[in-house]
Amino acid sequence: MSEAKTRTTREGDVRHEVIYRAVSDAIIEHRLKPGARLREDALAEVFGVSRTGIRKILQRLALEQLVTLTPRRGASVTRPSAEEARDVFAARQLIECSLMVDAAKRITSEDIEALRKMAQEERQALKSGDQSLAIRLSAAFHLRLAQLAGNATLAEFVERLCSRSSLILAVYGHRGHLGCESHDHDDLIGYLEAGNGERAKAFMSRHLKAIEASLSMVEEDNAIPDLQQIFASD
Amino acid sequence: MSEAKTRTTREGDVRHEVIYRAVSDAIIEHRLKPGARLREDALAEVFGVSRTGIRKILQRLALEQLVTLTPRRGASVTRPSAEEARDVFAARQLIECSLMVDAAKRITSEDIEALRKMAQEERQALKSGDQSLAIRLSAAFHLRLAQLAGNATLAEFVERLCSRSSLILAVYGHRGHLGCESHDHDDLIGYLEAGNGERAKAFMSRHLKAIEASLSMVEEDNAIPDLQQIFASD
DNA sequence: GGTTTTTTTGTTGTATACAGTGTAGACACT
DNA sequence: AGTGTCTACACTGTATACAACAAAAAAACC
Repeated sequence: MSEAKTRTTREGDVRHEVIYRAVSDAIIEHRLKPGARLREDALAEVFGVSRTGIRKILQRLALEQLVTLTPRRGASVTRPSAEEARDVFAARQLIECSLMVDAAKRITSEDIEALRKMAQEERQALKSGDQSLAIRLSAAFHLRLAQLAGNATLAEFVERLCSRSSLILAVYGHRGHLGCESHDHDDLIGYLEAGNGERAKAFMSRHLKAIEASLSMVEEDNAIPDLQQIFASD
Repeated sequence: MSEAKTRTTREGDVRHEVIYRAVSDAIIEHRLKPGARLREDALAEVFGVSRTGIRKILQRLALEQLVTLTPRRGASVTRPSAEEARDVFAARQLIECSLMVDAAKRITSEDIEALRKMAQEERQALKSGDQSLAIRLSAAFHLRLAQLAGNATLAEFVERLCSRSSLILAVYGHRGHLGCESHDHDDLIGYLEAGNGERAKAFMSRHLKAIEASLSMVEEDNAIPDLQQIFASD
């Protein structure tokens, strides 16, 4: 570590971003399962930084509701409740559908090309069985779509909602049945390309409803924490 | 302060919340003007805590976009651009109007009573010329309204939007012409009490449009570049 | 006199040390 | 055996010290 002191703080900034991404992706891809504890010491050692930096990242993730920060117990990956899942999808239904109208008006040919590429990558991931990657790519697709409408604030909301949706999918989704059907996104691109905003809006609505319907809202069968859930239900 | 060392960390938690509120309110009420620098040292001394706690609060405020955190320059109160203002009001138009329908279905008599009380307080503040307080109460009213719809996620979005709106109003609003007309909120309660969601929705739309229209979207006179322009007047 | 370089100061970024709290294991008692 | 209590450990919360960097001020140079 003797030469490590020459690292500038500017490098430290991007490193924080990298660590944030790493943790965030791990959660979204379900490599870190809901309920998993995230100890500051452990993370600090893994990434070779001090706890200070880790805390900052943990707090950011907590505000995005990807991790839960209980007062003196530390951080753990959030386990979204069924109610939260319902709220999130209701919010997506409202916001994303509405954005399709503006998106159809403003979309350019470059956008279409980029979207098609993303959809293809996603299909590829699905075909090769990489479910984690597919979930993340799907979220990225929806976000990109939302950004087309030109409202940065709403796009940010969609980003948050997509992250949480990924978590929800990882918890309540069936193994063999991923949220987004493989051809759905391509169809959506088609409607947007044709400038048919209303059609895209209706399709997005069905699309989101289909994802939500594919969830099995049964509480996880946690052999051990069964008791906890029963008595911690209020 | 000799026995201050007996303060538990649990007390520290609520203290942080208090400090957060204090800073947040100060920004929302325009006692801290956009562009004002927020030095960690100064805040730490004012509130009697270390910089560590201040940093946490500052980062939270930054994620809520009330303060801007430039890499090595520190924190300052965010100066919302005209574009951001447009985006925020478009988002409010979409979300808050839509929520009125659900709110009308779920509202109870206790809710109505609480809302009337809030509206009255707001009118009082307006009458007594306390513009800062009125802005904050107005935001609280809109938030309370959003919470009625029963979607915690969307309510949280509305909270964020209202905070930012307060900031926008503080920057672009005219002095004598506050955003919310005094009787608007009472009218809205009436529609909700009657269970007329569609009417409430339409009224909310007009209400928000009126607020936005009352803004003067002239770009602020940036003191520093002003000089350059003045002396480059050859 | 104006411009560039150097120094100084002020402020944030990071790490580490310490204090306080939650948790679990051991031991004693019923 | 089962339960209550005590003690040791693990972890987080907070403060402080130090290092890095940016801006402003001063000095030197043209």
